[in-house]
Amino acid sequence: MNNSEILIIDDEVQIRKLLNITLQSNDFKVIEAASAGEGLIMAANHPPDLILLDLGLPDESGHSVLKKLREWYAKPIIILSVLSSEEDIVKALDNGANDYLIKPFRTGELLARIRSALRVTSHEDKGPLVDCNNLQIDLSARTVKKNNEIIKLTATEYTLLSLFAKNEGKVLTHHYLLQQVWGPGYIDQSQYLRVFIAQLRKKIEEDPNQPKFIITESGVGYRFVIDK
Amino acid sequence: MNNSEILIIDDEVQIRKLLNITLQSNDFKVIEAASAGEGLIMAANHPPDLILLDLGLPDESGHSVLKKLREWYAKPIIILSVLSSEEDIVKALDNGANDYLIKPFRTGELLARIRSALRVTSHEDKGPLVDCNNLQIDLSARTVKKNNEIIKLTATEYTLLSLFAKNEGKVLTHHYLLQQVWGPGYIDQSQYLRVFIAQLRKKIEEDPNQPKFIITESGVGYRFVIDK
DNA sequence: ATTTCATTTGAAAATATTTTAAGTAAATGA
DNA sequence: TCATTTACTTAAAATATTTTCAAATGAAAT
Repeated sequence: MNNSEILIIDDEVQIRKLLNITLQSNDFKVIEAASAGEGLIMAANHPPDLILLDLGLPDESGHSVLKKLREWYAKPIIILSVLSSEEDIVKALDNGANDYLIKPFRTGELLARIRSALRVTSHEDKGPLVDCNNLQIDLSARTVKKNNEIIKLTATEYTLLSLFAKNEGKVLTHHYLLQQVWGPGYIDQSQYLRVFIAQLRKKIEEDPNQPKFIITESGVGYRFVIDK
Repeated sequence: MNNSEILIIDDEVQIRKLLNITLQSNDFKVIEAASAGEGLIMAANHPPDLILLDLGLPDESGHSVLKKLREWYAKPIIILSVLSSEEDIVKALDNGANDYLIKPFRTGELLARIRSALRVTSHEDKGPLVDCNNLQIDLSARTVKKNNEIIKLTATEYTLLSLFAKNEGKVLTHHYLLQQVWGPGYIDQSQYLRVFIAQLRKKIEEDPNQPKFIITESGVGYRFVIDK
């Protein structure tokens, strides 16, 4: 099973069709955007697990789209482009692209490069078994245990908690959390955050009224601590 | 500055020479191996930050070397090969290669792909900029500790203290502090400053009546000192 | 079509922070 | 030294933020 979601940003219908069929038949979920503007909005409202970006878009340069995405988007971006000059390749890679394929590309190779990119970035999550204190978060198994009982967390709750676990001790601002969990289109929806923090505390804290793990930093954000 | 160490595993002397010069002039440290056996040993004895691996080695198939490396080596491996078949590329990527360049390659592109691979795998933990004297201010985590206990500071208190920390030893005028913390509309509200300085002292000073960290410069402003 | 579960939205109650004000202490300059 | 200015402390009033609860919406699964 795969389930990773891939956003295609490309103005050519035929390419999108081809990619869509190829990817779907390999168990990826696919969403499509036909322009830079559309792509940026879709990425912001529903961040995918990987982005395939064409450099030759009608409304805005692909390099510029790449830069805008990289201001907040940390997952893989693979460039697909007819441009084959070394200059374009180097520029794209240095602007944060993870890979660069020249059109026309071989679909088998594209799939392998997608698998590789997803493997590498998820590999980073695999801090084996990260936290302890009658609370165990296993980022590689995607499980959370309290007193050795597995706790059921929804997708959003887990994303939020894993962000905290990866940044133990640091204050994470509302802005940052909303951007990473919901996407940059939601940076002023602090209410979402409050509701989900409350749910998380209900599930992982001994006494949700006296939280020991998720500490409120009023006016700023939240901080995750594990006292050792 | 760079300092990353790269291991080249390739049997062709000319390629190794070329790579060596290119990489060294880009501030990489380079080590070379001319065969699979040699490469595996060197990698094991002194694990580099990245490996450039040729698939066409005399003593052992590159694919096999790749598999052996991946049993324990987690950092980037980039394949350099004359083999351009999709089969080889897919196989290498699925065996754990991070990237695959077909020889002859463009050096600029190789360098960019090396930078990209290193960027992705290195999760840069910012060195926490700290001040010491049983008082620790971690600007990247946004936390302040006194005697190793985290002190709760409000947003305004923290902004003020971090301003002091960033300007240790300098006298900061009322005017400047008010402008930086509250904004230019508040430059004559020195009362705010007095209240918040008092609160800060209560929280961080051993004896708030004999402040050691935040020193009053009467008529001018305040100065933050840490005696080492 | 129905049920279930997660997410979103809204609004009152509880907390925390900032501002204001008033009394006291300390520093400065003639 | 005294008069004056500047600084400190404290606590209440005013604001702002966070928590909590619950209902509405939406999406997926049967």
